[in-house]
Amino acid sequence: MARHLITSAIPYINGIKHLGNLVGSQLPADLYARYQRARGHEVLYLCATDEHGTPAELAAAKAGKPVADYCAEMWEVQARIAEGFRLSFDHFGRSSSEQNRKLTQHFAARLDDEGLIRETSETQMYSHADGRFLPDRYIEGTCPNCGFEDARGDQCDNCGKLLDPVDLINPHSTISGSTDLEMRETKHLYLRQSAMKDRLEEWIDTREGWPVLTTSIAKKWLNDGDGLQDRGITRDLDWGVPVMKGDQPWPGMEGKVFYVWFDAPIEYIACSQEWVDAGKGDDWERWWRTDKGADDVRYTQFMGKDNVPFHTLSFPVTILGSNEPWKLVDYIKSFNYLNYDGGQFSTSRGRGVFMDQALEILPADYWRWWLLSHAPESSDSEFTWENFQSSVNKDLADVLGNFASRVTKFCRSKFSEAVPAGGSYGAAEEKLIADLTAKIREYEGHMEAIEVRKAASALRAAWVLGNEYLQEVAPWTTFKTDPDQAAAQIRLALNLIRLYAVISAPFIPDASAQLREAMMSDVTDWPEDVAAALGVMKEGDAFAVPEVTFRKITDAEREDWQERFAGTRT
RNA sequence: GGCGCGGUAGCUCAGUUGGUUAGAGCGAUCGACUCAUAAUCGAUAGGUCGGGAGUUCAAGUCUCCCCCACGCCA
Repeated sequence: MARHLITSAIPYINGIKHLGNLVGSQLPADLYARYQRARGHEVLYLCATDEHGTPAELAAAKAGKPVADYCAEMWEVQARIAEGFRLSFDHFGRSSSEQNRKLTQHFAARLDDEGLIRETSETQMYSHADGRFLPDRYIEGTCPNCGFEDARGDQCDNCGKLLDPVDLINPHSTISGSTDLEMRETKHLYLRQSAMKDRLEEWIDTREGWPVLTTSIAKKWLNDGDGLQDRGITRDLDWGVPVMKGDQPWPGMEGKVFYVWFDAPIEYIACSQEWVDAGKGDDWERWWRTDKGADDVRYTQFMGKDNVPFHTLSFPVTILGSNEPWKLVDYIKSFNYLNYDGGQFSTSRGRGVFMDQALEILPADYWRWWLLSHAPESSDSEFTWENFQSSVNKDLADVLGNFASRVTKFCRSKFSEAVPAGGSYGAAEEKLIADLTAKIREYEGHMEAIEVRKAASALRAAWVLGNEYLQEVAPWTTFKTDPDQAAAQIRLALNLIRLYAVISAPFIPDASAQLREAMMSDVTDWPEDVAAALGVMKEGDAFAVPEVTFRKITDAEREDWQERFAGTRT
């Protein structure tokens, strides 16, 4: 039995994510976790909310709530939606946890001891009215280059010129509107990533079978321009992990917090401690400490391409640089972007389907199937309502759902709601078993390799085999001359439904459970031996005709949704 | 402007280290079946593999140039 540690990129606390975010990390990670569990392996699948930083503070202020309250509420919201999509986290943690605070401070101390932290003094815009330093993009003023009045402190949106906040004419805070700003000196800590460049590069170079997307992004950051840059890991904010050196004060860093991108990945580890503290597990170190049993763990991370630099470079610097025996990631599965109907999903314009809205219009399985079978693995992919409608209707309703329906209804009408006895298996049945075995082995291969689209395609092909078989042996015809033979054929077909329920569960857990319950079977063992798996339901075993497993999406619905989620165009 | 990922049938995509008539699903057309969610099964049509040049006995697959889309950075 292998042990799989699986994490999906932790979503930012600010707001509800769209389907592109979902398919880029949590959903494929869930698929993989469910599959590995189904194969009998030990799995720890973790995810959490990423809660620190300015955007969270501003969102909380906008909602008129203390930031801690705001985060607690949004965590509830995200946790509920994740549940709605059947994301099977072993624990859904929070980067603002006590565990993460301590661990982040611990890593900072270790890195400092290893000489990987340097202190830098710099000047930054301070707003008296807001009582805080302002990140460049929260300062606006008139562009000195083109005269555009709403230029941001980092770049002018009109002429594209890169700016420094001090260059702006009449600068003001976008938070309060105040013009009472001044440049102040402030100190920050930098993580000396540059010192680890060679070590990182060697590590990346020796990874085998990683997605091209993952390695190419990592290599680009390693060698672009002047090479890997040091990264500031502190901020002048209130909301975050206070800068401490372990449990000791860090002179000169009073009132500062660690930058969100330093503490967020550490939450992967802290989350396992939360998991233990929540009473769900009893030993987190055997997953994370190679000196305490984590040597045989295979650790896989899932993320969208925008997160790749942090997972291939920054976090490994933290892990390797600590010089402690922490488990390093074994495989990084990255995804491209999912576009929406000819453009990008847009949170600000309300363009595209968001996770909560998706669940309001259709059950999770419909979305899971489409998203996973169209996962943006090799390049950006696109969601269109036409494609969604045809995939769902054809794959789920016609090929799988209707199969269960035609078999169970035929049996009920010609025999009874129990597995019929009589007849025997011949060449057609042997061929089906051979074909199905080959197809399931192919499916397993794709799942092991985390080739999501190919796995979906193999699974669908397995469903098709059932329809082909029925068409060939035609029990409705056989029944007229040889009812016993028809019984044998239907007995096999009923078993197929149960088998499909088991192998489809990673993709469509609810429908799989429904089908399996209709077959009145609680056997979920993976079909290592397909012939044996097709004999689980015995002669005389009762079953029920399932409710419509997947309904079809009508043209009217499609048009309605298309209109509804188009957003406000500019 | 630099870099990155792509550009393969109407649509969504596969195509291993270059090697016989370039594949799948959907859609289309025709046929079979009639148990079933007007479902299923089979067959057929459809591509000068973005464009051009080159290397090679042989290139979707390697090299160079160009065009297009997306993204990142400056």
